[in-house]
Amino acid sequence: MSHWLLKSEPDVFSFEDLISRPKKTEPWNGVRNYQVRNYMRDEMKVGDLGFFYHSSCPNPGIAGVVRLSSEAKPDPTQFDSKSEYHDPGSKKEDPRWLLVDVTWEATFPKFVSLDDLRSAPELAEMLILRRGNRLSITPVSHAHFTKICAMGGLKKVPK
DNA sequence: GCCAACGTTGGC
DNA sequence: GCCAACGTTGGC
Repeated sequence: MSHWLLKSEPDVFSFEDLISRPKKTEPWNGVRNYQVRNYMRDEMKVGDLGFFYHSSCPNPGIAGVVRLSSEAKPDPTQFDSKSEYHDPGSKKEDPRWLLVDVTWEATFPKFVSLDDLRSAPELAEMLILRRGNRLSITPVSHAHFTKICAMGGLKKVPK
């Protein structure tokens, strides 16, 4: 099983928004980056775990854990001319952009802030902490996943 | 295929 | 609002 970190701007869609959704599940639409699209297509599997990261906000950091609940499938917003994610160059018979469904798994008793991540020496290699990293989904090692779950106050690491 | 211009991301 | 980083676009 692989582990992931998924960024979302809480003004647009927050961890609390996910919890309030039916079945605590949301289609992760709007990815318009080829590298992230390829992660979804080639590497992300049903049952994989991920962190829900709040970005571009006063207190960036990780709010909790999610689980991937679908395989990659076409993102319908690419065909919706009213959507900000509309891509007129994508064809129905050959969709350019994919999404996966994401389901709430666990809420961290203690929010793990970006400062917390930066201050943990064993997390120094995390992609999210590298300058200029702008991918909205990044892989997370099993060791980092376990460490961050502990920092978040989870008694049991989801698996 | 190169690369300058442009747009977006995201922390501060 | 600033700005560094970097992906994308488009002229050639």
